[in-house]
Amino acid sequence: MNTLSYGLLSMLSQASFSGYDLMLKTQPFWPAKHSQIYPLLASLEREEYVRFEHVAQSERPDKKVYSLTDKGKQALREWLQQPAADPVTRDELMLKAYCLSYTDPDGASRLFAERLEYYRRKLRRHEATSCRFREEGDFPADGSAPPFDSPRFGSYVLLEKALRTARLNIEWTEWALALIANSR
Amino acid sequence: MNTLSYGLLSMLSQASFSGYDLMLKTQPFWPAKHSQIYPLLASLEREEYVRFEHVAQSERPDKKVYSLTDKGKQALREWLQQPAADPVTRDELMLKAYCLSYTDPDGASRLFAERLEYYRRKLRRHEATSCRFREEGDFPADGSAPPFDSPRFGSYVLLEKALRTARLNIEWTEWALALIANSR
DNA sequence: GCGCTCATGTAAAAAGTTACATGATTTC
DNA sequence: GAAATCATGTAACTTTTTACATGAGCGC
Repeated sequence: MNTLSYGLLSMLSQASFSGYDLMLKTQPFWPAKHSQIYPLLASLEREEYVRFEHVAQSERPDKKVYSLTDKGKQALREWLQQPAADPVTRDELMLKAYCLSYTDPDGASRLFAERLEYYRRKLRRHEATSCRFREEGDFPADGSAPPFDSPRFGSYVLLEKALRTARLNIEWTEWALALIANSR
Repeated sequence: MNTLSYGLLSMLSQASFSGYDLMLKTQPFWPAKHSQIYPLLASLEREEYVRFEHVAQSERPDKKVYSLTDKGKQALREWLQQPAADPVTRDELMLKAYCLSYTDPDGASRLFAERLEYYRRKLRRHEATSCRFREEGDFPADGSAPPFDSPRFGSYVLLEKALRTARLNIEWTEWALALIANSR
């Protein structure tokens, strides 16, 4: 049982999902490719943390929809008692920043401008998710937080973090681009 | 040549460092253990991207101090022309948030309070680094940015990001703790 | 005395990515 | 006609972590 395995169980605590759904859902905080998730789900099923149902679809390939077993729910409760490991970030742009003086202001601007677009795309996606949650009744329509004991409380808190982080990253990148432009 | 290898070259563009120094320096944006860095440095040396000098120390073990070769500098310039890969963050606490309703407000508070301490320690460390840079003349004493063509420009921009991010994370965690406390 | 920092390395295991494999439907 | 999305899986490879290995000096 590694962190990603627990992460899959954690997402299944909200609703049932296919492996493909889980692959999409893990991206923001624990990115994983489908080739890592499918074997993990198979082993979680063998160990009886999850079970699945075959769901036949017309116009789409059939899928396996996974849900938590009682053993899976118990494993989640025990995992929550343990302190969370420190977060890890790996960012190539930050490594490039250490040798930024090896390029010129134009080259540096290009790097940061690409990153700015990435952060803006992220913000737009998070804002769309936020709207969708409110429209679908997962979050209260007035913008307030769902109650703590609702299964959506965690999503609300996470989405708020994602929104704040995306906005900060946009501001920081714009600030850095202005500094670079001033030197031209 | 993988990303970490370029990252090591990038850090060596600022000054000469031992493998141990580089291991410490990579932590904020590309964490790596010494067991990953030492073999990488050996192969960078074999391929003539870096060279090293044995430095004997009294009261400390001897060390190998690495510096860039011309080939290493050229590799950095070419790497800077390529766009930077998207950043990756993996955070166990965010995975735990998805099943937060499997614990009680006390359990949730404990998780977030531990994380708050982590973010506060980070902020204190970044603030200390900022002071140190100003005292040692790497950054202007008045708090302004070093010029773009100075080798410290990148460090200044990175440190600013680290400071802003740490402050945002502290605010978000305090906000989440208040939400949890309200439900008690 | 015990654990921490500095300092370097190797070996084995785990985690994660890329490539191989298939196939229908939809959108440009 | 080409590319993207949905959908699942395996094999090979790379990257990263953990464990093994050594050793001096420092602070509590």
